[in-house]
Amino acid sequence: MAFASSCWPLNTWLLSQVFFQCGGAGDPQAASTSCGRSVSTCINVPRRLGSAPSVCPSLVNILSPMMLCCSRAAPQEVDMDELMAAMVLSSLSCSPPPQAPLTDGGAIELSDSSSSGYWSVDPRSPAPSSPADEAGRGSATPPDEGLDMELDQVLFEEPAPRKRRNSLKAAFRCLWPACGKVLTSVVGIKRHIKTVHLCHGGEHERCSRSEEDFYYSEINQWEEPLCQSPPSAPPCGPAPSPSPPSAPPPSPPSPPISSALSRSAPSPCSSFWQVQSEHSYQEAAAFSWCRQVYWCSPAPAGWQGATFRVRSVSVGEQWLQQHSAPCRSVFLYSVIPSAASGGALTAVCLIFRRIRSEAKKCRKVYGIEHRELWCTPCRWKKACQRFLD
DNA sequence: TTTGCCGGGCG
DNA sequence: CGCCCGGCAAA
Repeated sequence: MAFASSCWPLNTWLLSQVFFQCGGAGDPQAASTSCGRSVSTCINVPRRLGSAPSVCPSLVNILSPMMLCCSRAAPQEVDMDELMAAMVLSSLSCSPPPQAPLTDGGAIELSDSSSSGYWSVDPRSPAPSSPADEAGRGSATPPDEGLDMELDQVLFEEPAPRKRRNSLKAAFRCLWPACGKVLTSVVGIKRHIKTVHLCHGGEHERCSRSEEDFYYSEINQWEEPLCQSPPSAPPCGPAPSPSPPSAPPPSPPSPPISSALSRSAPSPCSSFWQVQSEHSYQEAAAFSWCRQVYWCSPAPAGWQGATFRVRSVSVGEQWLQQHSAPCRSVFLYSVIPSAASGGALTAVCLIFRRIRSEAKKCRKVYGIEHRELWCTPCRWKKACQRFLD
């Protein structure tokens, strides 16, 4: 299980790397111009990632030919279908969203020190610090001396190699909801997370050694925030916390979100599940299943544009049938960096259709002649809310 | 063929 | 929004 849970963020990260290195889904020119990045033929894999046994072998198998493809073909020739398939297959083959607490064993090995190795987004992330801030923060900064920064911006962090360039000044941001504390040392951020969020008053039995690794993210203090929180977006739900609500995530409009999050979110921000309910009567059921791991960007005009593709994936549907509860109509977004959009996010959106329920519904129970006895959604030919399976 | 319900239209 | 229904897919 630890293996599976560790694969989840890594797979997403790997795929995002493939997308990015291949020029994303958009204009390959932009990959080297607007973003200032060159399209390389290799994938920067964090050292630990590259050598960790937690990298899903099947994913590597899938990605390898794709990488080769990227290296010899024009970016636009990359078969996005394969990417999509790989995305799904990777999650199927080795990394369902972990149900077990992330404190289990090897999962922690992913990001012990300086670099998390996968994407992380915090809607309340602070803006890049000003030069004055930089100056005021020395290398001798005590671990717990954090920076309180404005919390309404989102910083999108690129998965950087563990070895940072010298010009970068690394900092570490707490991804705990409504926290956003920024510390300049790994030890400090870990201690902050552990003491403030995880081991609240010692009541938390799961105060494991490395769980805090999932709650912080390395940042470059000069970098620009690349995505913004959506206008009405619930706050980033990075908390893959098996913990009781000692530090309850703030302000998601509906409490079930946070509880669901704390149960099963695979990683702070590696990928996320976003339920979109068309009707209000669906939302409760939707959230009962959905784990909204993070929100990164408003569904912008680009959602519908050419920078990503929307398709249904039957294999993913099968996975959902095996792993999910009643409400199974979801959008799975995976956010990747898009060179074509100047480094802004690109999203892969996988749409799964709600599978058929086993339970008898109003129509069957009451019969079509007693339609007035049906629940409202049944009458409207929507998903039955009375006889949930 | 029946059933469940998504997607979309209408007021 | 509330309501309805065409149409699709699974049973």
